Amino acid sequence: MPRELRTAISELALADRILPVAAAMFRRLGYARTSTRELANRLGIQTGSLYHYIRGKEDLLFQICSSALTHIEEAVRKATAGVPVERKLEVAIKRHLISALTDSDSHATMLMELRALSAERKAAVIRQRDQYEELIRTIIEESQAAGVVRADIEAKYLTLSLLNMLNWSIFWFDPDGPLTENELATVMTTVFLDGASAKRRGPASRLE
Amino acid sequence: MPRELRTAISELALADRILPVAAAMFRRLGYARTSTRELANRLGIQTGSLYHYIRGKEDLLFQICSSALTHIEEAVRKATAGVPVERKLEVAIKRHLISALTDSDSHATMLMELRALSAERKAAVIRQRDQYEELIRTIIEESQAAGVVRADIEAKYLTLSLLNMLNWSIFWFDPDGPLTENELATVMTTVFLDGASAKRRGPASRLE
DNA sequence: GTCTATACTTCGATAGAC
DNA sequence: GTCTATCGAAGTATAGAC
Repeated sequence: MPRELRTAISELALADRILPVAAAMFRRLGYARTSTRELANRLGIQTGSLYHYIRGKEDLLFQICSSALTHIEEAVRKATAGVPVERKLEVAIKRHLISALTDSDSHATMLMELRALSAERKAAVIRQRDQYEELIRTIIEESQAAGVVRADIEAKYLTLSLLNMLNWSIFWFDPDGPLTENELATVMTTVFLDGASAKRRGPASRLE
Repeated sequence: MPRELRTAISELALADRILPVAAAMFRRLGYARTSTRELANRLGIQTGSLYHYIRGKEDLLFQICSSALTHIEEAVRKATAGVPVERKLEVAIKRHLISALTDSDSHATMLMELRALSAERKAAVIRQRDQYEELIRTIIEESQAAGVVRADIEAKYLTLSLLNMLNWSIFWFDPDGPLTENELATVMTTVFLDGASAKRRGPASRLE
């Protein structure tokens, strides 16, 4: 989470601080090792008071996972609506990365702590995740049909390879580092679409 | 872990079953939620007996993380030694994927549960991980110097993008699914080197 | 080398006063 | 809406018999 957002949390009402603070702790320590005592402590209240806002610790995890997926799906869907097929995938990649890196505590938690949910809630989050994957896969299939993306690899594996590359970057991207989110998005768009090979490069590089 | 290996574990001596069984549980439940009681149960012994073999639960996590990295580094180093620079990166990608997918419980644990280690042991594993990353980055830098890999993106980011793509596949690759480890390695080599774009494809596709 | 028994800690959640 | 106090469950690890 960027610094401006981080400090802003301390000015929110208690009820609105719970989820982001929990997400930051889940990301850092993991769900299982994050105690409600320590969470309450960071919120400046006692453990008992926390249960005025939530029914159980698992509620927090579920809401974090679910809203992370809701937000990224909505962001990518809106950003790509009406975009011509030649540029749709690029736009989706950039929007995905921006969304995941901006809301990185929630996304990291969703990616790493999903298994801590109860069976039913885990299934619900996995359905959401599959639905988002389908959005990306559909964009790739449209791109293949339009001749923009290679068709000799199944859309399923192109989608998974792409999401691998994008999602894992949450765990090493440094918002205060040398690359902005936009620049990383450009790098990954270039790698995914044009490849790392030096051969057969066209004249219009994405990097210039 | 492939089925042949899975069944073979039950025929090992107790001392040799502890780490693989622990790795499978850590992967499935996470380190924090894996109890020594249940681990002992799966090994067919009592909790107390486990402490004849280990000094503490954390020992298991450390050994799993450390040996996963030792093995993959050795495998990639050996496989790429003496290979001409034009093919070195391809060989490294394939060997990395085969190693990670074969030893997937350990690798998944290393990737997801590292933060559960004590500060000193975590630092030691991170050093090992950085060293392995450096091996891959060096191969990419050599490839750039030889004109095989594009030089307009820093080797650092090419390395991270590649490792993102390769590592995360542990979490969805199905050894009993339609693709073999080798086929997935071919797909990812192609995506990473040639890109997903349909434009400017050369005549010698890796997929034929 | 494996067992039983248990000491000690920490946790999630609740009860009930204010 | 926040507090204090505490219950009951579960965990890691150890002690000591066999």
